[in-house]
Amino acid sequence: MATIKDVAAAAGVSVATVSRVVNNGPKVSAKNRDLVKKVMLELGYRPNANARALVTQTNPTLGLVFSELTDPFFATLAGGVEKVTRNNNIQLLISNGLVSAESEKRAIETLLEQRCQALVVHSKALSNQALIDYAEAVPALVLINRYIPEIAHRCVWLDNQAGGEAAARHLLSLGHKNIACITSSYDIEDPRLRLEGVKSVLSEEGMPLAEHAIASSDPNEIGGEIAAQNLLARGLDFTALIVYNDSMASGAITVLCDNGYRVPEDVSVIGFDDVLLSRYLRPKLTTMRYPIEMMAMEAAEMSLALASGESVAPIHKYVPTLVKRDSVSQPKD
Amino acid sequence: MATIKDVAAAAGVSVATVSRVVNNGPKVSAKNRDLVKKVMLELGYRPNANARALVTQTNPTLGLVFSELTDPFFATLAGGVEKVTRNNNIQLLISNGLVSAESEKRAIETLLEQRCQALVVHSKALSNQALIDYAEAVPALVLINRYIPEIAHRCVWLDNQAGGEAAARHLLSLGHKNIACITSSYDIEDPRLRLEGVKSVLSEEGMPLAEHAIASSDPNEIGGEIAAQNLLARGLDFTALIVYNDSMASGAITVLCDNGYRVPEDVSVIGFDDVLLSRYLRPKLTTMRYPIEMMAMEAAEMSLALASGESVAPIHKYVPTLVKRDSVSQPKD
DNA sequence: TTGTACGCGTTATCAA
DNA sequence: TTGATAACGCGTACAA
Repeated sequence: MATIKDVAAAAGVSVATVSRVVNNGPKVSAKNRDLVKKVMLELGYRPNANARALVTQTNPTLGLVFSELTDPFFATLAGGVEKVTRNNNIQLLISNGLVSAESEKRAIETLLEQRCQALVVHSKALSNQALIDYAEAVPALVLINRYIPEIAHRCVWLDNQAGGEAAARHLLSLGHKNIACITSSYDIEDPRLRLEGVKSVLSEEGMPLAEHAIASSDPNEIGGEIAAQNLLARGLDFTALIVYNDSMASGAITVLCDNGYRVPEDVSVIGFDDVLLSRYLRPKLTTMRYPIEMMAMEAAEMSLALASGESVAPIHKYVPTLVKRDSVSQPKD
Repeated sequence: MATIKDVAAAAGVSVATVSRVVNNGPKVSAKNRDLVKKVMLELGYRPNANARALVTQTNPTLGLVFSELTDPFFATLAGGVEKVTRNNNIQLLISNGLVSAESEKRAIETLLEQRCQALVVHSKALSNQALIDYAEAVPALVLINRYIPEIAHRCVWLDNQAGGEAAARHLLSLGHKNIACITSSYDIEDPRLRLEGVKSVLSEEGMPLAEHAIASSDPNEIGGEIAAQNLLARGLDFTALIVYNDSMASGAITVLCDNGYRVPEDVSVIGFDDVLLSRYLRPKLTTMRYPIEMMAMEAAEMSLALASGESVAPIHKYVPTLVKRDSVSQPKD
């Protein structure tokens, strides 16, 4: 591949002149500018980003670490980040953290070796302390979908507990008195907090959530089916179901319908996340909206701001909002 | 950030020794190896990938150009590519082509500037000729989801026409005689070829598809709704519907149900692509499977092989297969 | 307005 | 087994 020297030689000028043309430098004659541009085209010259990054000591690249690419969130999150990088003429580099702490660590390390100027990390597996250490070592590192008090200003997160509370309040306001829950069996914070929110509201209202009204399984459609079957098998009598996420809600609805329950006439179902899926389900799913794209954009912008030495706001908390669709109604009686 | 020189100085050895330790070089005493490793850890040293790429003249990176990140395909395709890059210890760099030829071009150019050793391109907007030119200039460039005869060996593509044919044959074999079609209004090859496949089979069987039995709209759920409404408004009498993709099929099913038609009892519906969605719909969607993840993996592997000078097979064609679920049955009478 | 020359961090070659 | 040192491609003082 042609280098700047080749272009200079072919055009009969110095590399400095070519460099000035490439970077729209100020002082170069119109004649030489045209000549150099012509030669660049002929030779198919493309500046070497690596050499450039080396000499300028900065790489116009934002690295994104994502815990699992198969997550339906990923596309939406990546899309949000990409909007920001495109507007800023920044490259987007993506590393997959899979599920393990070890590979999340490797993903971050390789991005660091690239000398990305900005870094957005969606970590599920790494410990708080490990992330705190990274945040201290890397000024432009921003965490998304995770809250660590010690580095709160570097976190863009969702108030999961408030989401759980809002879901419970919505059902209570419609008159539901028998509420069951389906949660994720994964040992991470999100399901705990969402459930905690539900529990606290129900307790406040004098109808605490019984442990046997809670079923847990994997956070996907199959898991939702299994959990719903377990609830039904317990002979539970509920008019409303709060589910950890939309995928599980989809599975739960299938099982409910298969067992002769109509949604929402017999059982109201409320999901969480508002992924694309929720609009395709029948009935359309009422759910708590997780504004992931907006959050991703903020995270990317924050990271870029930090990279250029600006300071950022201390708090970047988002609150889930209720999206009313067709899977929730008043209880029959 | 600490450089190799810093490490060398702190350890009291030469940069060459440090370099050997970093790259697991053969000839370095155990004593020095341990010492250097210790110092690297203390200083938080990370090799600079840019400098390395510069001197080795190769960047262990695969670039992926995708036409639109919001496409439900993107996550699956990216996941496939990522599996391959991870197995090969290669970085994944992603650029968004949006929809325009201009920005697809820019996306490719920036990836080329990074000196990616491999390149997988999903282009919808660029002309055949532009892609042929790129393919000639860049030996490791592979096209996915597009077929250009002149560079067939660089293309990983789906036989859309065969898919249309298979869908039509399936319905015919069940006894359907009144078949309607919903297609995409986008001016690209895929919808044309899929429809062509359907038409050719129906013609062969002596029941050519009438133009007024075809409705077109945007290739998403709303477009599916609109197209289905138009078909119904024409007072058409059909027992089966072949739809361009699963999203449109979802919209079409909604409209059919809203108008009192049962799926599949009154109208059978067959989709295309087998995206995640199709398993969540009720009834579960019968569809033509587009093995995008497998194709993405092959494209990535091909690109890597080309990058290391290996030759690849001349043909990389995939054929859609029928996935029988619950949205298709025999006609009533 | 143009050109020369140095340095960015690393690998690799050659001597020691 | 080690260490000097010359590239790699580019940007940029500094000199002309």
